[in-house]
Amino acid sequence: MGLSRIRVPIRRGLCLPVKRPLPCTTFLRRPMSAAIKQTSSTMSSSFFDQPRYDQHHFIGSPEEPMLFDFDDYTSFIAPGYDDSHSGMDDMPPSPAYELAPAYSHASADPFSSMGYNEDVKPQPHQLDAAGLYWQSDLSPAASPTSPIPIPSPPATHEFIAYNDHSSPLSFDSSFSPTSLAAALPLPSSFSPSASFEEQYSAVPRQLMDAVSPRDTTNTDATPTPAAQVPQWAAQLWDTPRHTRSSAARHAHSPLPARRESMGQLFPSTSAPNSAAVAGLGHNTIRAYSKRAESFGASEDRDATVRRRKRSGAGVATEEAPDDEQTHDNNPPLKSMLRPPKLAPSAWQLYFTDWIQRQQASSNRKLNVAQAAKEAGAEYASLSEEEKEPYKQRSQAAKEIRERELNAYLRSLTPEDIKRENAFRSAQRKAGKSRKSNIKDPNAPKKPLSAYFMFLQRIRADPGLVRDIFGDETETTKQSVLAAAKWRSMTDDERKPFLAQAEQEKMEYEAARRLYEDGAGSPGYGTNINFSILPGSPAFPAIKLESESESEGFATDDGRGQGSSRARRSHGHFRSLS
DNA sequence: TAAATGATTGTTAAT
DNA sequence: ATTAACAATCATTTA
Repeated sequence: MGLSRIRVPIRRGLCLPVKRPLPCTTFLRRPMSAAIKQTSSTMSSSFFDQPRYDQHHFIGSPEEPMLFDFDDYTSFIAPGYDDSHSGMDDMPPSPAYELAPAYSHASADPFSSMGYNEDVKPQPHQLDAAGLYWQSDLSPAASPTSPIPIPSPPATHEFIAYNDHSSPLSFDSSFSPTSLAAALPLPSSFSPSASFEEQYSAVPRQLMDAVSPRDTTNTDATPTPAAQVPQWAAQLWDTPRHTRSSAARHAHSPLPARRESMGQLFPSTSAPNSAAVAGLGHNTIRAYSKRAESFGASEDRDATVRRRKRSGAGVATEEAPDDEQTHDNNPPLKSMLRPPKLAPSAWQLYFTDWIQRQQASSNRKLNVAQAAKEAGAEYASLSEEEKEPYKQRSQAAKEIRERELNAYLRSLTPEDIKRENAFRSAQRKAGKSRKSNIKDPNAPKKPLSAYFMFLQRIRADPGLVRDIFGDETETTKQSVLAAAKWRSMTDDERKPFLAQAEQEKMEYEAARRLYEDGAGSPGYGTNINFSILPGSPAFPAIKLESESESEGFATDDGRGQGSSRARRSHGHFRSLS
């Protein structure tokens, strides 16, 4: 039984022309596409200075065509495994990259759990959250040459269309990002305005809990066993935030412990909460996948390469291990963040579907590019109605992913964020990345400056928009106009804005101090009030319809609580919770 | 640098 | 190769 795989040539040196001086990551000669899973910021011009057998999805040297195995070949490789024995290099580098039409264990799962019947499903323990094989230890069965055998489905196996929403949640935990979406049919009553829980009542409650720590307090009084908060989640979130936070603050090196937590929270980089999504009561805490581990190792080596390069000559100057991040002057050499992956788009779902259909029904051999081209044309010709199921599932996955991401971000400690931002700043400085710093979602938001309040004021009032912006619709040009107006204003006219800005600045400072003192104590997630815009001789305050007197400031205790109130956005209110 | 805005544009993930 | 999501960009002032 052969592995079914695709050979994907990884092109190097590809760079699209850019008008603006954006950093073209490909200038750095880094292979693009799926070969790279980590942030572009870790790249360096020394990338090809030495063979890299460690890079995720990198099999063989950069000079060889890459094998992109649907089964994620690298997941078989234990750290340090000598790839030359894998048998993969027996394959001559051939331009005839092919999609093996035959079913094999490898072709079964990567295309989500939707396309094969229960009989051939890999066992949960053999799959990581992305539906990739891994084992907790390096048994012979985990060798690249002897993948875990999974019986092939009969040739007559009937393809189950994606829009077949039959009992998707009955699948096991073999979830890939794609199957995550596949597992989430939309109730017929789907409506964008419905609440998440209304829409996804079929989604196991534990998912909701898992991604929403504070919701644990609201869990049903009599949850079904399957709906109970996973133990790990309870452990994680029942602990008062400030405890973890301060622990992290005082820990010599908070990250390893932190990462362990995240390993539980998001067992794999690919499909966090997969067990929750699957609706299975996986109470056991699973360490994060081999994949993630080897990934981390590769990053370390990456960093080593960079460091050597930077330290000048080719002499291998021995230095302390990377993870020794004790010197605060040295920003982290790599990002420690493992946010949940993107949800599959409608197109991706379709493509996955399409590939599987091909495999099931014909012996045609296609490379990925051809397949994408063909499927792309078909997808384009689909009617809106035909696309709808895909779109809905993508949307469902997106919403879940968004919650995962929020939960993930909220779970980061200020130290984590500081560290990441130090890394990003360093990357920016080195011209390797333009990623802006991430902001602590738990921290109070910076208040608007007086001028920005003025901008808000204009935008909220159609009359002012007309007066000041005229017919200009481009925000950037509006900025210019507004700035001109601002400069032309008298102190008196500005005064209300300045006053309001001053006030909010004070509130912000208080909130910030509070946060920095003990982020996490009850009262976490402080919001400050932005909603009352000052009156001005030229710009009298406008009363906002949804703003009632009773909703006034509740910041009398100085804790900044109670002002989690409506805030203007796009001319209406967006509530912050 | 981030705070708001939203059209535009470049980049990346996913298969 | 294709698609769409994502992220940066722009303009502005203030801290």
